[in-house]
Amino acid sequence: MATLKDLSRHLGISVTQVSRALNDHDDVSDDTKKRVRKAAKQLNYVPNMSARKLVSGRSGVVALVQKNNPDLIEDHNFIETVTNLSIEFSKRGKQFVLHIAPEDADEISVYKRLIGGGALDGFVVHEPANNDPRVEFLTQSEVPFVLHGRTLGDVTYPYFDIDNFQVGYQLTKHLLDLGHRRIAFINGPEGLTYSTFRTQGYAQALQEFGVPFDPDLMFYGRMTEELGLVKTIECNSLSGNFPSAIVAGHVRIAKGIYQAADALGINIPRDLSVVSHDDVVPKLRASAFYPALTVTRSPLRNSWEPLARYLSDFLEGGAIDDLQCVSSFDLVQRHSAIPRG
Amino acid sequence: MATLKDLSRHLGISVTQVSRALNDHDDVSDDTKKRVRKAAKQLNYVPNMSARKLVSGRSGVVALVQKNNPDLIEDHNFIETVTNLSIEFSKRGKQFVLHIAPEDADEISVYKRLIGGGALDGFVVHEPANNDPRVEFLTQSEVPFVLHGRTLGDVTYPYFDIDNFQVGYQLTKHLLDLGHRRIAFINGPEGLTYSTFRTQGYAQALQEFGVPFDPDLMFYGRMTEELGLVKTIECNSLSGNFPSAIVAGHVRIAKGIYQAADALGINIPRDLSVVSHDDVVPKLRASAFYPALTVTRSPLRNSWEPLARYLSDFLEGGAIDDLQCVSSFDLVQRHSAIPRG
DNA sequence: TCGGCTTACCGAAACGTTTCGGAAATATGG
DNA sequence: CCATATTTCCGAAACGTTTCGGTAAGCCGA
Repeated sequence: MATLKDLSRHLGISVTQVSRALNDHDDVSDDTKKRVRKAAKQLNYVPNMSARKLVSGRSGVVALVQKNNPDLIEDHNFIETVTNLSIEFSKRGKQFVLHIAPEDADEISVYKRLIGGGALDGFVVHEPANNDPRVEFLTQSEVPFVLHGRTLGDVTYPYFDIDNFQVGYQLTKHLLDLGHRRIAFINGPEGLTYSTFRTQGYAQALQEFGVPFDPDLMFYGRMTEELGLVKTIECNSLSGNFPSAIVAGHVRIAKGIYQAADALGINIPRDLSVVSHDDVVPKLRASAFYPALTVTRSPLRNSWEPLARYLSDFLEGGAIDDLQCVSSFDLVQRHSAIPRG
Repeated sequence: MATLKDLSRHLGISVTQVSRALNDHDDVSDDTKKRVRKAAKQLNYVPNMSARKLVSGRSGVVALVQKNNPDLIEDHNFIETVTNLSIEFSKRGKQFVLHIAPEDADEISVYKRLIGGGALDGFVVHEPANNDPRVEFLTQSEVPFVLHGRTLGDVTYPYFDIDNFQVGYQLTKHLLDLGHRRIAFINGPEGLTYSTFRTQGYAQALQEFGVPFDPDLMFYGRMTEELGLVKTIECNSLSGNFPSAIVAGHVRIAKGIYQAADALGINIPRDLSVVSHDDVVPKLRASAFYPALTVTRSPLRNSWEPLARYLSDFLEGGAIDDLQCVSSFDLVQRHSAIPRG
């Protein structure tokens, strides 16, 4: 493994100049730069990351910490996130570490250990809660991170998010415009920011139409088919007052709703309109539902590149203002929601 | 961020002694060790990995390189491997990097780049081919790695594997003992070592019973339901000479066979006996098949700990002989294979 | 001719750790 | 009480890189 010293000896110039030449500093002549670069290639020189890190404070490795849970393996969203972040960071010459913490671990102390070693430059944090302790900790520790999503309150960090208030608002408003008044919402897990924002959008739309918010029609839970299935059935046993429309927080939930409707002999869209948010995950195409599902469409895949870029830029000293984005989405009308008959 | 120097100052002893105390060397008094450790905890000292690596040549990070492919996200075996290796390495104080290479990348050059930077101590390699170029490259580059599986020929590296020859042999022999003579084998991908070994076991069992090897009954492919389904149906169109039994390389393949049998009006086990190898993956329990599936049972999960341990030990200079294991398995007889009627 | 500016270079220090060789202090044996 | 082990400690060097401050040479205009 060739070092700077080897190059220096080989070329007959100082280590300093070799270093500066390779890093393209401006007080080394073009001629020297060329010679150095050629020799570097020739001697197969690769900079030693540890040495660089020791003096610069940067290691070039970023991490995502995830608590383990029994369903993690089947969580396609998570797997896609990891796979694609890995690719994006690779493109930027960074290492992406996936750190799975044991199920019973204290996440904060995991972060503490990781940053203590000085081996990590920053983190990607995802699925934030309204007041997320991780965000709080990393912020006050001044550890760089990028958030997939947002927290409530002041946002003083790089993030990439979609407008979840608008997701809730527009899906609900679409149903209201179609004449529906009794609208259930099967949301994501309670306490997560995106769920909260969506609920707020839902409530706002209802309010604009003078429809009272009915807690009996509001459901939270992990975004699975089961959730859609059981909550729809629960709706049905609601003293004969079945909603005429349901908003689903995820296509998978919508799928459960379809199953329940099938089982209960309820026809979509005749007896029940369904709309959903759509992350556009593989093997679960909203357009392939029968009837095809009306959705707010915002591909998860659009987030990988910005997340990697924001964190990378932030580590290079980029200004936070340039590293925040609330992405928009499309409302795609298909055949699962029709005017109330 | 406290350093050794801070501790040294705080305790009034030399940096050397602090270092040696923390690393439990034997020329520092027990009393001093205790004091140092206490102070380290108190000042929240965490060793700087880069500095350590710079002098020791070790970074404490290991990686698994995986080429991306469209099905990767749904490959539960892969996801489980990654998740659990991450946990196991964390337990050993190591970082586990998942490096997803673009689909069209040259894997060897990815390895080259990664080891060049000196940021990686070693690799976990999985799903080896008979003569795997990665294994060849890493071996001759003297880069430490552990293999999940084996290659053909001389094996001069740490590995954890199961006895795939015996898997093929025992499944086939079980069927032969039951009187079956026309036995198909729907194996894994051709060219992978485990597929090759299983084929050899299958062939050996047939030979011992004087049954000729029929290439028309041997199938290779990715271990999916689809494979089991289409190959079974292909069998059926085999000039009216349907096999009386099938060996499946994976429970998922067996599932496809069951589907095909269902579609073709073939009764398992009356008209067709089925046996399979079982990795014991979640949500795909062989005992929950109807009829319950007879399998060679060897939980994938038994491999995580040894893999992580072998690589860690190898990095510490452990002898290769102690870091190789061919694990055994159980033949679990259920109701999917019966004497030939 | 002189001061000042630019260009191209260099030595030395620093980052935090491990380790080598040696040294002081204490114990052991006669 | 001296010689010799043993225990416990320490200074200094090393790992490979970046960067700070300085310097020598060449050029310019005044």
